[in-house]
Amino acid sequence: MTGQGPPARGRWAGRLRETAAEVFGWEELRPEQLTAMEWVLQGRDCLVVMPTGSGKSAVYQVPALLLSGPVVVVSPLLALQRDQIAGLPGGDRGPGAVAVNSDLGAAGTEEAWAAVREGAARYVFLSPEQLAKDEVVQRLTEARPALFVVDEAQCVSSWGHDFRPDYLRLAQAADRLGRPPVLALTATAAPPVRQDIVERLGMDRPRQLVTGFDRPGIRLDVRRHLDDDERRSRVLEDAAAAPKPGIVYAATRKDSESYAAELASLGFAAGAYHAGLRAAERRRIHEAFLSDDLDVVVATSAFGMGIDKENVRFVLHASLPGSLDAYYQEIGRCGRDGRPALAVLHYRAEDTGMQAYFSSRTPRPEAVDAVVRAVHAHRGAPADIAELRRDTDMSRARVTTAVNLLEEAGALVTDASGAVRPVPGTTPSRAVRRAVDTAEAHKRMDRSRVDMARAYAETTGCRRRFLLGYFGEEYEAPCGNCDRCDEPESGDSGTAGTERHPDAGAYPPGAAVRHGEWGGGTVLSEEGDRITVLFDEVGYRTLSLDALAARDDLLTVVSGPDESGASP
DNA sequence: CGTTTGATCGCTAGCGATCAAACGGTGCTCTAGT
Repeated sequence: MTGQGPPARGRWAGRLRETAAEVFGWEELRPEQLTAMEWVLQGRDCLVVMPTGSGKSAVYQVPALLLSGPVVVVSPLLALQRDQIAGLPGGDRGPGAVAVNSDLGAAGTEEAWAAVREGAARYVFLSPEQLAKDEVVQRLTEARPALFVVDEAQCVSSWGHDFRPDYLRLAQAADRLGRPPVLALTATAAPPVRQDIVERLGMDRPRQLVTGFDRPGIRLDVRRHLDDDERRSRVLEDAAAAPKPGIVYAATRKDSESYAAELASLGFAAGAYHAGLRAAERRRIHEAFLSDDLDVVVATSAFGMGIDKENVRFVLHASLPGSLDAYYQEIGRCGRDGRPALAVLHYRAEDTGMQAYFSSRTPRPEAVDAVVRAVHAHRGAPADIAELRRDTDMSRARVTTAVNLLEEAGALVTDASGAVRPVPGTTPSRAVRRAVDTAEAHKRMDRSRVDMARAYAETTGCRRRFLLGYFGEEYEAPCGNCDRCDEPESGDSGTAGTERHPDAGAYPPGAAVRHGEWGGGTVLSEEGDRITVLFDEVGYRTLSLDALAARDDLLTVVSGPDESGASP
């Protein structure tokens, strides 16, 4: 799909296979694993999009043993870091690994760095927040890392803009480490997310390996409700009727508890899971689910990353998710054993309200103003985030968010020491305006993602075709495994999207287009009589081919799908 | 943006009606007080 051609088998293939067998006990490597590993050893930046359970981690684990320095692995959750280390072959012959994080005491930290310094630790696991610390960067630089891995790389795009701003400072961290090759790994990333990851990590002409997204065993259903009480009872009915075990995703902590309590009163082993629970309780639910002691976990979006469980039979959403990126990631947790599984989305039109509220809230202009003025007050001397924090008396996260926005808006640059200074010729007030515009653009993009989630819920065509189109995969509907495909001919045109509109093909997916009002964009998919376009400035929009035919100057094709943008 | 919560109102003097305000999700890390 990304035009790689037949995978070349270079001089590394033999050694990779040997290492995989001897150290990890893997007798075979899949062709795509081997291809990505070879790219890594060739020193190329790589983006690998592979489903969970397909051996994505092997792509760095095996090459690590053939490289000359330690491998830095950025991982979003401490629990995930522990799992990754536990999954490495142990014992004295196994490659060493350390996780550097706030769990370690002072002595533990020193011990970990000693292992890195002496070459005993081949893998160093870190959160992005650790890489924001000078001391950590210093110590890593001395160890001369040979590879910089970003695991769960979709977090760069989904969390970097607001929730965990240090994700947007990984490019600067990689620069300071001497720019080792960067390997970004993720299971779910639509094309614009991939592009965001590549840009945000400052990857250089990355090789991209994207395996297919389709999960034909997952049945896709959507149920719309007008009334909230009706929704609640239908969610419970569906959860009760579906084969177990399964996951119910709720929008709020409170809902996760109330649904869990109601399922429990119906006699099911059900537990609630959200970030407001104590760590011990979260661990208990997580472990009970993994060991099949729970029928249902009712959770907020806190539940799931790192859940590698084969026999989950259903994932039910009690309300509209914030994006199809999140939705596909969440439903991807069922049916991993390849047996039939069920993904049902229950929603009300009103659900978009809360998701819109969750869309990255723009920082207060006064906060951005305070940060940019503090930077200017250093009179050309670089200021680091800790100093700016003292200068402004704001939290680290807020300062970092403001710095990220100002940098994206072209008002600040980061130097080799990780500190920032103004771009010559910029003024604080103009910088604030541009940073605020940048934040508004992120918000528009996030809200258009909510619109896409709703468009999926309301599509009259094949659900699978819609979802895969969103992830950049053409699919010949009907799939025969979604509620739209089941629907008997409803009288409307284009049931399951099989009939062709006269203008079908005029705007092929991948084509660069320009809209009179919304500016430049890329065609993502064509479904029946409409197309979906991702505009650079305003986000996702769905346009009707009839409306476009009526005004043929409204949307023009600038270049075809293969003429631009493709990575070499 | 929609729903829930809390305060105040009014006459039914304990409870319903009304309106404004608050709330809603993801995690790491450091620090202060047991």
